[in-house]
Order: sequence, then structure tokens, then C-alpha cells
Amino acid sequence: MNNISIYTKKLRESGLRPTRQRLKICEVLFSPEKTFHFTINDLTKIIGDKLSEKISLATVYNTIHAFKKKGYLKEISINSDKSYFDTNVTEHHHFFDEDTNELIDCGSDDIDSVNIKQNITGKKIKSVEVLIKVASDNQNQK
Amino acid sequence: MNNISIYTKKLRESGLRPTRQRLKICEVLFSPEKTFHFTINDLTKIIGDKLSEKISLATVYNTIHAFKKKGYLKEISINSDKSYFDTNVTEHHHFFDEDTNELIDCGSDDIDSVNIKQNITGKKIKSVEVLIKVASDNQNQK
DNA sequence: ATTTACATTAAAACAATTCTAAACTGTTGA
DNA sequence: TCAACAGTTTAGAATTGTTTTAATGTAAAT
Repeated sequence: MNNISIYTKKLRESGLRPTRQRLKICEVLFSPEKTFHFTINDLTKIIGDKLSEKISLATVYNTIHAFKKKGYLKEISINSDKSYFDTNVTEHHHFFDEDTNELIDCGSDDIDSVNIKQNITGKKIKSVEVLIKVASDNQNQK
Repeated sequence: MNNISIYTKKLRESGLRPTRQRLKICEVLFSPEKTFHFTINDLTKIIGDKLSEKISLATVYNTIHAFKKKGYLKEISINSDKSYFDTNVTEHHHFFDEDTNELIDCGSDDIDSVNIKQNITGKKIKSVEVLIKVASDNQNQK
């Protein structure tokens, strides 16, 4: 199965037709070897710069949201002016570097798995995320 | 030491003069028995409703930020359009109810403490936050 | 081919937050 | 007492990220 048909499948499964614009978005998101973190802004920039393709913001937003809903992307919880997304959708945690605003994956060696002993009655746990904020030693807490 | 002088002290320590408006904000934040979570919007509403005092948004924002910087308030990392704050500044974690958008403190009985085995080189850990997203059983992941 | 449903787009709308500039307040010190 | 000044408050404007709108375009199905 080549890349295009993989992208097409992902799009269809997310309830979207595989259009030229959306396939470009897929290429940026899913062709790299390594998973990565991005903001909508980053993504739009990459598409514009690397692919010299101009896709309207609205299309980017709704495609990303469809992927997120389907589970092909994860949104990372950080209090920030913008939303961060992750192409790594497996269960893992993050460091957030306050000096650089960079998000870094926690390896499985970095942290013991979190044990939740008691949950809210009648609710199901949807996700457990640990966010470790770090900064240079001489820096004030943000 | 009465409340007003406690508030005055907190303000001064945060680098702010104790003005009438700021003391009102303190009253809302620090007089309740129980700690609580709020957004700027909530807070402005409480001040307007309960105290029938109109304080401009700019004043609310800069006072909250000064308290946060000083450590009298914590900001909670949730991806959302707004920022959530917590008057409980002790180390603790949260449940986030996706059905109601409600933030609930984790008790110390609810979760084992998180053990970070390896940190980013040259960085200091500023905070560790666990966010457990929950929803009714029959609900899709957000 | 024609119809129909979905897509794309630029632009407008929107919401949270920050900035600005002018008016105000309180303190200090002549 | 009063002038000067540093810090405050405020309404409104500006900014930023995101969503909606409405017009136009495109692809799939009959």
C-alpha cells in the first residue's frame, strides 16, 4: 500500500474526502519517520514553505479536527495561547521546556506509569496525561 | 491578623499596591474556606454579581498574573479556549470532566505520586501535573 | 450530463487576552 | 498645603487564535 492510499484511507475514515489539499496535509503529518508536535501555525508554515502550496486556514483547521476526533492526532494539554498537536497517538507523557516553548516526548524510561487508585463515580477515564514543566535552573517559574 | 491585612501583605509581596479593586479580588479569591478553580471570566462575574463592583478586565488580568507569578495562584494546563486557575497552590492533580467541563481536585488517595526517573539535561523541574480526563461511559473521547 | 453533496476559500465574526492612552489616586517632600 | 510623581484604573482599541459564513468550485452518483 503506497502513501497516497494510506492517506486516502485515513481521510475517508475521518469522514473526509481525499482532496489535493488534504493529501498535502497528510504528507506533512504522516510521511516523516519520527512523530512530532506542532501548532496549526507551524503546520500552515510547513505547507507553505516546503510544499509551496497555499491552503486556507479553514481547511487546515477542519482537517486537523477531523483527524483528532478520529484519533489520528492527539491534542496536548498545555496552557498556552495556541493548541499543540502530536502525531504520536500512543499513550505517553511530555516535558514542556518553558525556555523555548518546546514540547518533548517522555520516554518510557523517564517516568513510572501513573497509578490512579480512585476515579470519579460513574465516569470513565478517557486519558491520563502528565506534563512536566522544566526550565533552566536560574529561571523563574512561569 | 485580619483578612484585609493578609490581603495587603499578599498584594505587596506580589509587587502591587493594595487598592480597593485589588482587595475585592482578594476577597473573592482568598476568603472562601475551600480552594476553587476559576477562569478570568468566572472571577469577573463573581465580582460583578456578589460584590456588585465593576472592575475592568485589565485590572483583573494583571492582578491574577501577579499572584500567579508570586505563587499565590496556580494555572492549570488544560487545552481549552480559556485559562483555568486554582487557589489551591499545593502539589496536587486534577480530574477534568469532559461532560461538564468541570475541574476536580485529585485527593492524595486518588493517585500515587508520580515518579520521574529521568529529566532533560540542564533543566530543572518546575512542576508536574497529571490531568485525568473523564467522561460518561457512553461518551466519545473528546 | 446533470444533480447533489461535500470542499475550498477569503473574509468576516468571534472570544480571550493584552495593550494603550488618558484620567485618577495616593504618597512624598518642599 | 500643594505640587510632583510613580503607580493605578479604565474604556476602548488592538492582537491573536480559532470558527463561521457565504459564495464559488469540484467530485461522485445517478
